[in-house]
Amino acid sequence: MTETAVGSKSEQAYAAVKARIVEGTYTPGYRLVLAKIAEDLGVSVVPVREAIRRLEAEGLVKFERNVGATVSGIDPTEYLYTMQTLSIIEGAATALSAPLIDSVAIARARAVNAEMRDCLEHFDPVRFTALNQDFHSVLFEHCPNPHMLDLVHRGWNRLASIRASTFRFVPGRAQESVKEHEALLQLIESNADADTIEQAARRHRSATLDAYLAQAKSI
Amino acid sequence: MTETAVGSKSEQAYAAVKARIVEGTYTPGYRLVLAKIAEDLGVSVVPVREAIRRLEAEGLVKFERNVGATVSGIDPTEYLYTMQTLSIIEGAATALSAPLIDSVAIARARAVNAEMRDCLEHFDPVRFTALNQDFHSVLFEHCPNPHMLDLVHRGWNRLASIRASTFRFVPGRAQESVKEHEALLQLIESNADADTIEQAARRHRSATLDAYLAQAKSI
DNA sequence: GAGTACGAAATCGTATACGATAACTATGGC
DNA sequence: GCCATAGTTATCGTATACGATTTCGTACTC
Repeated sequence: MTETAVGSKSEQAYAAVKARIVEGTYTPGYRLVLAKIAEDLGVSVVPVREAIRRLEAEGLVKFERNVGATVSGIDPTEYLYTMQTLSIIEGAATALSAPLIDSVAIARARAVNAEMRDCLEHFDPVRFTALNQDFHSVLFEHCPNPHMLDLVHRGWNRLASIRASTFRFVPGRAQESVKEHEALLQLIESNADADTIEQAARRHRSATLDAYLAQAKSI
Repeated sequence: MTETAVGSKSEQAYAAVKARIVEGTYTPGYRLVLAKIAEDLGVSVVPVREAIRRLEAEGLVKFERNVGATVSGIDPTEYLYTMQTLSIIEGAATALSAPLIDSVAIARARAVNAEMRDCLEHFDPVRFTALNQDFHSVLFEHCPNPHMLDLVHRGWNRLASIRASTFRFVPGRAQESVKEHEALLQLIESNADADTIEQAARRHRSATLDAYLAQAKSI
């Protein structure tokens, strides 16, 4: 979405494989055979190889010498690491964005959050997840530090491949989440100081992580 | 240093080019011609190309289609972005590490800091910088989250290429820095809570950034 | 029947080759 | 003397080819 899909074949391969991972066509553990992907995309193996390496650098695939590439795993430990890191960076990005968020964006976020509430009533976890991403995007999209923003996006991409294959509602957590969203919006509207916003955003994510881990442990 | 130097030629090229950038042989803006590097290393262009792309993903080089690769720039804006992000991640990593740092490591860090003080007296900025990295490594090396640790290392690498070509003491800042190091160690020794340590570590970095920017503006 | 060793197939890793694109240079017109 | 344009060179981008490594299956031995 944010990437230039066309251009070099390498870019093309990168975008195509990434999309398949993020949307869940290639599930974790899936074996990425260079020659096969190359044939599918109608290109040779060299650009595919390059694309795979880029995805490796982003943590979406694991590449083993003389063995091949597989879509990165989803074990709870990995999820913990990613979420913990993301909570910290996203918290900071949100705090940096906050002063730059105008009332139009706030209204948009509030509308998204209302839709999320609907999803809870109609039990639509897939849409809920998509909206959740939209909501948070509004919060951090004005972050003036592009590096930080890039890291946030990478984190979301990693989580996307996880969610696409394992998502389910953690009991009660989604309801909490929607409430916390509203609280966050009010903090931003009232021009709360950066530390307060950062802590709130971070705790919001950490709570989701804790809920997931508690459930993962109980299975 | 932390990378497997040998193995595939791609790895080899990656390590070689990275080393040259970090140590300052290839200064920012330096034009990386694939064929030339390939010849220097005695390999073909394909693995070199792959290495360059990996370095691009880490932000050490910039790659323009049909134009070529150059070592990433060092303008104050870029420095700001990197340092700001690093201060946040490193602060968190240090806080997570703190409970795991034993007295031996503390003593080691204190010795390093003493040496840094010496460097100030004998005016040895190069060594000072190297020791500074050592000091901080002790603080965050026990971070239990490998993703976070990886991001910290990447940040340091980016800064290394900057420092190697532009380093000079910011008046008074280095002295401040050494004092803050000692304060950090005392916080860790006294088992201060995670938030306190995180804030202190972050402010320590931010102060360095501010000092640099103030100087950069005045030139 | 289980384990080991050998061989075949699959896949990766890299070199070479050639087409495509952009930067540079020189030449001609004004 | 300066600008525009065509031709040249340098460099990148990708396809193809082949050697290297691993993995899997099969046969042989104990």
